[in-house]
Amino acid sequence: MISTRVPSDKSSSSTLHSSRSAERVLNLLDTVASSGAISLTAAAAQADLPTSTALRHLRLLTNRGYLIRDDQGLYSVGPAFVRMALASHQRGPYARLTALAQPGLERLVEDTEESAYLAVRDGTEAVYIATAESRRAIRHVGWVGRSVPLDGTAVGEALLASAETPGSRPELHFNTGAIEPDVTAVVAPIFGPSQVVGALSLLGPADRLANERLHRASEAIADVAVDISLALFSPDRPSR
Amino acid sequence: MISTRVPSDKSSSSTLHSSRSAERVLNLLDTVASSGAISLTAAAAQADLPTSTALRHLRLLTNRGYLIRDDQGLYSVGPAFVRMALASHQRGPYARLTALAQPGLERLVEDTEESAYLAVRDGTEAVYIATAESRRAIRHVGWVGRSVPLDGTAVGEALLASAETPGSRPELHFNTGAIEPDVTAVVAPIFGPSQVVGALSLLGPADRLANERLHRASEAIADVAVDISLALFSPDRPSR
DNA sequence: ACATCTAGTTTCAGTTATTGAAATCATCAT
DNA sequence: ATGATGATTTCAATAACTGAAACTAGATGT
Repeated sequence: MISTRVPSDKSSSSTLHSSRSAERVLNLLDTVASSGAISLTAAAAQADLPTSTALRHLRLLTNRGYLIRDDQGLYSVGPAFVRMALASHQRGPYARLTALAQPGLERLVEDTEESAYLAVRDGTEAVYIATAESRRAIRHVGWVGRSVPLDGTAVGEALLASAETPGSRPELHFNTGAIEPDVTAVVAPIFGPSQVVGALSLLGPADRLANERLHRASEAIADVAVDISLALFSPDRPSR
Repeated sequence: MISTRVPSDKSSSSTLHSSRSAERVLNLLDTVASSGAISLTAAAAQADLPTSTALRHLRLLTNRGYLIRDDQGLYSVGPAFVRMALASHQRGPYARLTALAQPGLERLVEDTEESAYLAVRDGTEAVYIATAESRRAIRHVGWVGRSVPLDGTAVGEALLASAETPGSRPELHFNTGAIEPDVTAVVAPIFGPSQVVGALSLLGPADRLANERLHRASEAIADVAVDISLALFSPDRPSR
């Protein structure tokens, strides 16, 4: 099950030694994966490493197939990383949460005609990991894989909320313009056994997500969040 | 563009130092990602590390959000890894190849009524990275993310083939029972600018993928491979 | 042709970071 | 209580790693 503790700081006494080399290679992997394609010098700068050190680590990543380097010298994700990435979408608690949430996301779109996202906590940020898109011509698109700060966002508030009894109605969080102007967010936390494990976020144009439609969307999103929360306790319970 | 060189061996003179620590943390990440959920002892055994060393690296991965550890002590992929994984599906040459190939995969299913896969080379293995599934009741399912040896498989042969002129008809590779009994594979290499960048694999029951249907499938898969190959050179060329 | 700049690559002396065997702790089963 | 197993901590020893500097390669400008 998903349990996100606040990451311990660098001086954690339970990790006496810093694993510096290991940390650096992960930084580089993350830098390349997040950037799409990047040069040695740029990757080294982003990871705050001397180029010779970065080159050594990038060499390892390339030799192992986690990255590839093209004729122009740019690094990108390689087949071994793609393989790992696929595995993470098929196995593990986030894959299960996503699979559980997907029908609910789609139901939200049916009920509200706005785009719905599943978000989880990643350190000091929220990251959107799944979506069902509205079918309207003007719709919210493209935030899967995107991270936003926990601070000052409705989705951040929801992810930082305390967990309630499974099945209980979640307290909703609202915001307009925190991330993009004129976008309204209606967010419901998803309760796990001991903490909030994710959040459902409904995103749409502020002029549409208001008044009666906002009220109806709030009802719908709370319902879906309760269903997912209950399904986390009884995987065989059918969705409502 | 995708360029998979044969990985250099451990004693590569251009990487004088082995980056042992970095390599080990990647091994552990891969082990956990591939297994779904795994204990410290099992992960250490699979990565061939003493438990104290493995624990230190797994601590780093957990602190950074790449892994999480549940109440039972099992490690699984964490939100930061999910975020990276999503990025790799949205950016980079493999994401582009997948996006280019997906309509073709679906067309293959329409034309042949069998399941179609896109495979790429990962070191000494082939990994299936995308699919379109047959809609028949008896169909091939579930190989996305799976790796098979290059040796002795039709998909391996195709991936090891020499690249021809883009637009030229690829030589097809056939096999039955190499990976699973009674499963026939028809595979076409996809040519990139200087080498094979992937392979289309049509998989179905051997008794169905035979004779006239096999012949028709062969025509279809070659057509799609040519289309993808050409599209890699002219991204704006419309699919046929 | 030559000079300059920038990205990339190699070298190796110095020492930091990393290691893992062993001790200890925690939990569970009998 | 005892024993087994997985997990965690400890710390002396040194292997592994580092990055500044030198070098290479390619592109650009004069």
